[in-house]
Amino acid sequence: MSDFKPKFLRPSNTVSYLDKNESTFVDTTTFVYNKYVSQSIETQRRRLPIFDNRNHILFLLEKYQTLILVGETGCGKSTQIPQYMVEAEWPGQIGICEPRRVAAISLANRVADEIGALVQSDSIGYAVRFDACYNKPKIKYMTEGILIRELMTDPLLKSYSAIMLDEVHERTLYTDILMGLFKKILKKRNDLKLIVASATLDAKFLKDFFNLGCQNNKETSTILSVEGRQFPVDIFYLSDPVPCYVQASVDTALKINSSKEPGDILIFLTGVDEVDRATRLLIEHANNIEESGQKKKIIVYPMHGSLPYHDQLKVFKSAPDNHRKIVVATNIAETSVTIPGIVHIIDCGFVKLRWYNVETHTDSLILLPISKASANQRAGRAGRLRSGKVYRLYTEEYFDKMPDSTPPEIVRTNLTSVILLLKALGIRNILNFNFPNRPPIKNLKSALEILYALDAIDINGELTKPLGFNMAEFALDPMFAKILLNSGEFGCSEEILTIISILQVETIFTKPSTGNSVIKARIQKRLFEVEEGDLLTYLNVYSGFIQSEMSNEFCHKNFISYKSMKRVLEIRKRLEKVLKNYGIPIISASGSSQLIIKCLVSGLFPNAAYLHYTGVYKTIRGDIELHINPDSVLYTIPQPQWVIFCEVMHTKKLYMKDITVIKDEWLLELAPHFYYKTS
DNA sequence: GAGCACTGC
Repeated sequence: MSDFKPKFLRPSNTVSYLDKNESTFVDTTTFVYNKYVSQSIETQRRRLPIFDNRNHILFLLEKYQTLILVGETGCGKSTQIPQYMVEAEWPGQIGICEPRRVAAISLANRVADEIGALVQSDSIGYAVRFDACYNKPKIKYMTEGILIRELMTDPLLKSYSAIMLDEVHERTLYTDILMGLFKKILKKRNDLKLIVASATLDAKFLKDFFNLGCQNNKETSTILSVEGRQFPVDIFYLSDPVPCYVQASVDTALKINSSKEPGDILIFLTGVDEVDRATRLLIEHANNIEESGQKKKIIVYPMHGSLPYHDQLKVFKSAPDNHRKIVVATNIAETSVTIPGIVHIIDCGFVKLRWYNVETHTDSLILLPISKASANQRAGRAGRLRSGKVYRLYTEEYFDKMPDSTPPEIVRTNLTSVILLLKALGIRNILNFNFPNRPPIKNLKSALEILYALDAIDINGELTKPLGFNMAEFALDPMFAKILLNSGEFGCSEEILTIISILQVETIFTKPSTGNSVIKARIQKRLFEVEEGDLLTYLNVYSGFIQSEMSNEFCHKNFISYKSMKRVLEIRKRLEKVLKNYGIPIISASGSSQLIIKCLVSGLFPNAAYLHYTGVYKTIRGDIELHINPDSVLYTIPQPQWVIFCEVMHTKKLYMKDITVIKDEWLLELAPHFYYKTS
């Protein structure tokens, strides 16, 4: 490892590791082998680092309204604090908000085990979309979105005596919205306690944010740090920058492999392309190793979000005897997926982030250096079973220049849904809302303009009745909500329900990446394709699926994801229920694609483009140059003159996704307030 | 000829 110089992330822990008990540490996505299975649960709970702080935490919760809890993953905060509060006979419910579904569910199951109760009982339960508890459990784990939805009917959260916001350092969109809302709620409910759990050292910022500075000059928030159960991780930096981090990551992995160090390797790269390249290079070497009969064999797995579920599961298996596992992953492995047994981390130092560009109304996927917090989070993926090592493919000087934290999602996203939500929650003046980090004014303004064009708010910025209120109910992009609400009048609500539901899942097609099946998948897809575009093609897939009586076989034969289709059915059922509640008739267009498309235009009209004589598409608002995504059914047929699209993503070019062919006069007919004809 | 990662009654 001559290119690297070692540096310690933190001084070695002074605690003896012999007593460490991995089992008590709840992993959100994987299970962990419990080698202390014979120990009583009570003993296991007492071993957690947080146990020493039990009484202090309860004391601080009496004294302060908000407790900022800094603790690394695995210190037990998410599972233990709610139990401490129940043991101390706190009244009402204790709610814990997680950014991910799996986390909410697995934490609830873990606590149910510990207290010897059934999950979804009166003492412990969880609520995530499409899988909710119907009682009011004493301890309730939920996703952030669920609590926000609960706020719509119970603005002061009267049934709760305490809420814990977990993983706040991730600063998801909903975390920031909840933080802003809580600042208001805490003022009105002096008896409600808030625990803000974060893994990074942004505690001072959080404490100041939640200090309401009430009477008697007494602060209302305080900080407590809890030691984690992490083993030390040695950090190595490059002494000189490398020209290509993909190649460097492969070289480093092979160097680790030829060294004496045991343990699996996790490589962080930025995208599918890089992951595939590195995987290919490593597999070539793996074959060489096999042929030369060397001892140090490796087994390589790619890991990213668009990999079929079945392939994703492979990375959790432990390597065969005499093999070392190397996982090449995107950022999915930073928070969403925990791979057991990792000892070595290779960190390229970059990430792809979605960033909304308000000038062009498009999302960009941009390559950025990661933050220090992110680099440490990646490093922390090693050192969970024994001490680990992280190889950073950048210099120490470079690390020092990295930003402390990644910009929160709320400052880099399209805000139309957020503002509709806040308005529905009674926040009249969005500019005065207590965002922990204020999104750019331009983004707020642009979102208000779109909501006004959709008739969700009036000229004074007030939510319209009933349209605006009804739109907020859906938890959909406001454009889609509008389309759904119009679909009764257009006489095509059956079809619109299907289309919108399909647009809520990432993709309904499975995409084989290698072999004959790549061609086969394309041929099968052709069977569903229509010249009207992607959305009506989806409609055909859905009809086929229903006609097959929702058979797994139909999906398999046609390269359609059964898992996605099942979810589409769930979402569709939910949306249909909301529509029926509003008295909107559920009727079919009986084959008239024109009705369906006009209904789509009635909400998607801001996303219209025309074919310029130069052969590229241009938006009408803003004259932005757009291209058809190669995934679209319109990619291979003659280019239509006018289209609407659901999304634009800037990667190599600006690509429109989910495109539908329209007639230009429909824009004038259905959105006369938005478009007018020159000449 | 192309795809960071989550989520919602």
